[in-house]
Amino acid sequence: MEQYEHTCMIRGDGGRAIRGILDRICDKWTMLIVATLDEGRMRFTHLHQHIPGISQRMLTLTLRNLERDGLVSRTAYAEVPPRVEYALTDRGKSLIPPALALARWAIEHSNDIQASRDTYDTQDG
Amino acid sequence: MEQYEHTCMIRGDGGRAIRGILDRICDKWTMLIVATLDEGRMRFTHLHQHIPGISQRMLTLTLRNLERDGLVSRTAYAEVPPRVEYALTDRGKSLIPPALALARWAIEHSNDIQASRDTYDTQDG
DNA sequence: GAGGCTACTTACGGTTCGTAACCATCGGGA
DNA sequence: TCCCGATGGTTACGAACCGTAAGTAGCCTC
Repeated sequence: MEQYEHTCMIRGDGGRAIRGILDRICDKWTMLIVATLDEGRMRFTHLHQHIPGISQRMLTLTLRNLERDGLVSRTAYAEVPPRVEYALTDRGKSLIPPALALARWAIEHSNDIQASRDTYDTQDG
Repeated sequence: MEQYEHTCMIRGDGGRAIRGILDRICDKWTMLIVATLDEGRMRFTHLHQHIPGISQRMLTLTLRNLERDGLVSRTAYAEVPPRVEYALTDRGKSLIPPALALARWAIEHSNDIQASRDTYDTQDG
């Protein structure tokens, strides 16, 4: 129970604060953007090309949220054509180890999970 | 780039497999359910009471997905009133360390992130 | 025989997401 | 002069997802 107090129910707000953070961190694209930016500062188009499946819209929205949370910095250069660079802040970099831990878990268990899904889906539906 | 290959772009499917796993793990409730079940096997109602804010509907749906992925086992007893117990499988337990790492990060940075959000929101909107 | 316990399921309205198209700016070429 | 392309978005719209609240099934108690 003690560990759990530190992960979910912390400090009597019913875990609302923590859930607010986890909801943002654990959405569809945040992890991938953070992991990609770990390589260094990057332009919008470069991010778009390197994160398979993301749309411009979701890239924009997720980057804005990351900027709002102080995890990513946005630098716009007054050039033509425009240039905007994104980079992890120190706080953003501190997210990398736990994010990678989770990603590694996903990779390690990806085959087994897929197999479980297939079994589950073919049983009856 | 090498680390990234192992987190996002792995094995030429454009990262689709990994994203499929991460999308499921990183949804709104999965982490909290897994963290809660770390305490031991639990009944539906107990889970419902201990995860602040979750609805019966989302608890049912998320548990079903966890079962499908082989992370949670479901045991129904033919009693009246009905009794259904959920527990982490070994695979589910293996998710605990990375999940806790992420939760700890969220807790450590929760205040700073909230402050950043407030600043961002009051700047102009 | 009305109501409660448990574990769901369903209906429905609102939010979020994905796709695709559009926009603004400026330089360069015809 | 006019159109094109590059870049970094924004907008429109239909589909998918989520939360709220109510309903369901079986048996027990009052």
